[in-house]
Amino acid sequence: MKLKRDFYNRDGLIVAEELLGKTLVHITEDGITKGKIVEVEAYMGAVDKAAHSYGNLCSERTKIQYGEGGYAYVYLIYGMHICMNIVANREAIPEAILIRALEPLEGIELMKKRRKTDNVKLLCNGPGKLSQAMGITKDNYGDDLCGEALYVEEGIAVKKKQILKTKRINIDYAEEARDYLWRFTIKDNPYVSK
DNA sequence: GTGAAGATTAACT
DNA sequence: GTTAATCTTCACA
Repeated sequence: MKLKRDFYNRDGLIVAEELLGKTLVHITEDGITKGKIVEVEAYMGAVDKAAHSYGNLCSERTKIQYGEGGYAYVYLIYGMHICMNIVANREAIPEAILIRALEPLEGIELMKKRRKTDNVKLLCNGPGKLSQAMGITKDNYGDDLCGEALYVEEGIAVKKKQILKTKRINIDYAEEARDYLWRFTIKDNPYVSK
């Protein structure tokens, strides 16, 4: 069951938490890949110094966040890695959820081929890695997650007790925003990044 | 047009 | 724990 627009048109922190346990699906010419979302981070543009859209900055890169929720925000980081985000909330509110780790479910052989490794635990345990394993590129920027090729479907229910809230990673430059508990993970899942 | 920095990863010591 | 790889995006001139 594919998630509808209503799911994404809510507060970014709610969307982030509820995305845990859902399944990310990407259908390409090479085949289908699916992964359970086990780790995410929320980036809340208006108040978040770590966000690209901090202070409601609207640029060529961030403008997709100003539309309604349910679109893909994809960007290149450090010149060599792709990160995939899901835009949340309504028009004019720039919020995005960074997908940090997946548990591979389908198309594992295809993921191994793309990642050039046979270790399943290393296929998707980081933002750059899962993008490579899922075949996501800059061309997916702005893709509609209510469309046919790239979307999120209903997964297993995650109990509140299984959700861990921690500080985000690799944003030391963001001053007080470093301490916000906006990283959500599924407790004890072996596929969460290190 | 030029320059600095980064929501990471893998390979080091 | 530290560092190189590597290039788009953004700010400023």
